[in-house]
Amino acid sequence: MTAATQAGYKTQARIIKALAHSTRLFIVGELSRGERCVRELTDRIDAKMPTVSRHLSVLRSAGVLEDEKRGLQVFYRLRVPCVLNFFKCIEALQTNNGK
Amino acid sequence: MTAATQAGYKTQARIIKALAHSTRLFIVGELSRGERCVRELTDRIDAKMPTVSRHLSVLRSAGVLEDEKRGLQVFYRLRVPCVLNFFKCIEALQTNNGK
DNA sequence: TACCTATTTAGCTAGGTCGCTAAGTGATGC
DNA sequence: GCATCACTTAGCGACCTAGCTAAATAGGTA
Repeated sequence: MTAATQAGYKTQARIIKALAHSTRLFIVGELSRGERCVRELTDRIDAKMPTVSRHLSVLRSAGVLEDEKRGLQVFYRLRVPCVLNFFKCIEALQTNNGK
Repeated sequence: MTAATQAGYKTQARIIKALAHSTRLFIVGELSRGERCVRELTDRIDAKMPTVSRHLSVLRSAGVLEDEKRGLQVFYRLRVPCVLNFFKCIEALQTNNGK
């Protein structure tokens, strides 16, 4: 494995890692139905707002989400809808798993 | 979020987490070209065999790989080729990222 | 100005992950 | 049996992550 190849895999891994958390998957699912502000997401998630805010910043810095401040609120939305296709394969894995 | 929904996301997260490492992405890429034994993979990766073996067991227990022992060697192969589609979207993310 | 609301950042602890070396397992050969 | 080869498991230290509370920031209102 060359250094350049390895660097490429590290960048990919960072993006995938951003998706590798149940709360962040929930957020992505929620935003697939339209933009939401932090408060709206927090209301639907069993965690405090600072925790949700941090999850959002992980997804944003990975390039999965983008944010827009309007007045007091910050709205988040999916930047790359294709991440959703992604889940179909994961579901296939789930159902095919013996255990 | 209901308890059942949350459990579903946790299962998904566990599978995605298995892919969220540069070495494991490399392994998946390598196995997309055919089965390999642990030694062959170790030769192509900058890590010791026990480390590679552990990465393989993470992918196997997530259902991404399956293994088969033949003589002294253990061969691994992709169990769900669709994980590869997955990477196209990740690449789109990479190239679209400002930084 | 002061105050309130929405969100982020800082600082902490608990728990998880990654790599290593050393030891264990299991099949093959002498 | 004993040695060897391919691999896995155990145990350790260094590092990272996820949640919390408390404090900081920034916009809106009076």
